[in-house]
Amino acid sequence: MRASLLFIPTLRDDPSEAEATSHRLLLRGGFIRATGAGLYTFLPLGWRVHQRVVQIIREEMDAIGGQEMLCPVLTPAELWQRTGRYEIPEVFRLEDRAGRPFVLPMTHEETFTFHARELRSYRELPQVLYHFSTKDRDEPRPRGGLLRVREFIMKDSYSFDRDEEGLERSFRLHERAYHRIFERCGLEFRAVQAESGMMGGSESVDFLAPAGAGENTLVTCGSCDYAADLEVARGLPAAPSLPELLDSPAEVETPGISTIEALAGFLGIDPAATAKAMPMVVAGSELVLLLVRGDDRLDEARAAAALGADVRPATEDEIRAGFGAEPGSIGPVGFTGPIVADETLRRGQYVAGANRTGHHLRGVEAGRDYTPRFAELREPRAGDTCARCGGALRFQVAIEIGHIFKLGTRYSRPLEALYTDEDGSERPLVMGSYGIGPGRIMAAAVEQRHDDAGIAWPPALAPYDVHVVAIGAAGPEAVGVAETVAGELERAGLRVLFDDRDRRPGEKFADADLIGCPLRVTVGKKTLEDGGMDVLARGTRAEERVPAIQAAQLLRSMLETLR
RNA sequence: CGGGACGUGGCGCAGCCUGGUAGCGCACCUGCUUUGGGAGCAGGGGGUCGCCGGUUCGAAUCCGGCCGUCCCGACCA
Repeated sequence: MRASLLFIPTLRDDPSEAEATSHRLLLRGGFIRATGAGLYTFLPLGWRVHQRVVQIIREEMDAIGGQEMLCPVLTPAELWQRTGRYEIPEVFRLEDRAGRPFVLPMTHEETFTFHARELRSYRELPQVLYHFSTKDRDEPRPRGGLLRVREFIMKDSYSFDRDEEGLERSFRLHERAYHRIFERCGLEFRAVQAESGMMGGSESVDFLAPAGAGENTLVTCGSCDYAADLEVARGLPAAPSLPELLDSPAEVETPGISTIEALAGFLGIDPAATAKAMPMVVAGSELVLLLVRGDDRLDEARAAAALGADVRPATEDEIRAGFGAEPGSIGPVGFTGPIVADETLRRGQYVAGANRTGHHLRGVEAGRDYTPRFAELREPRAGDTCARCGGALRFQVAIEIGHIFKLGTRYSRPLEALYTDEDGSERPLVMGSYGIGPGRIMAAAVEQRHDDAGIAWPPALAPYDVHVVAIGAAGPEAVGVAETVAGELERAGLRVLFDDRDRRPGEKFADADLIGCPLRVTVGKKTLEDGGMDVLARGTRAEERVPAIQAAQLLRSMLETLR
């Protein structure tokens, strides 16, 4: 395709709104443009990449027996009211002119389950149905370009089985298909156990791609194959250096000291030898004391899980009323409400607030001086070791590029998607749901494959295989030769972007670097002399002079080796 | 939703504090010269200064409200 005829609006400067690398480069390369917060148009180049991702996904879905179809975006609210998802804050709701409520879905469980009601017999199972369709989410905060958006295209598939065993098979089929998809896309990624979030269901596997920007944290072990999302990761904290044991807590005066850092500094001890008191309010009224080690951070999600209810930090007034001391001096000893302590505090003695303003207690021991319930409350962090093998844990920012769920009968029951089993009994379909965002795959690819000059697309995703640059100054002959070369490559089945624009070489090279096609072919004065062309591999920046004869074959084999 | 920042030609920004009728670089158009890594010269076009209201003889500039965008957090397949 001739660049002179294409809409490829590259930018010389970084747009000020873009922070994340993928956001910056996709904007600059003319792949995407924003129309509003979290709303992106895919320009021709970006759409080509998106389509390539889509095609890879399609092939792998079809390979496991998936059947592509298409559901509407506009969805009667009734379906969502039946499953209870109508109340989720992120759901976009709207009405038609008659006031009938509709939903713009974030996923299509309800709609697919609605159709699955036509599956009446165990003989028709299992089934895997999928589509590529627009999802909308009223995100509280879109961010990072394609990383978190309010509208995007997702491949979501749904499996329908007789029972848990069938679901397990469908689930593993998807898991393997997802591995193949991400491998084909040239991404570095890990599959990890994860939270199920608003989807509900029992088991879920998250696919995380380490990147320079992202909203998840991938925790991996340097010694074994342990990998998890930070939200559910387990880490063993380094042991603190604890002071001598005391027979009973001893009060020390700590005037004006209200932070762990100050306390540790004042007493000359390891912050890890203190217990941090986090007063929280559960279910709107009950005051609960959560305790973590002084150097740890409370993970509110884990706290909520441990308490079985949402929590919020107590206000200063609530703290004074409940503990009889100022925040900063409170602790477990003498507190009459429920106490939940992190597992790290099970053994040993720690310094804790005395519930008397300006005082702390040394040698506070769980079980002896107060009676807590123990739970995992701390957030794993750098320095932790692997709970499985003791190896060092690594923490990487990552993008969630796919997520698969075992839903069970979460949707089939309320929507009455029932089938008749062999014994004549009616049972709800056992379901799984499986999502992939092609836009996030694009973002992850750019995050993982770029340099200062621009994108270096994995060959499987590049908008074109070869970017042919004609050096116009070399005269009409060079442009003619370049055109011939481009034509031959195209006839040989390669995707070719032919830069025939009347621009200076520097601009053309800069654009080629930005756009990031795997191979660049330059035809100019130098190459005219020996009838060859210069071929540059975008990823490695290695350039070589190649004879024009059989160029197509040569480039093709180069592409193969690049993958 | 809490905290912070920003909104001035297509892009990046200055001007605002200390009111006086809008400027720079890049991009764009025309011509000439140039051309293997974002050229030079000459000429030219393009801006309701986010919106509404207020103060003032006069507002991009001061005041109030609103809207939008980005970043951190909360939240989140």
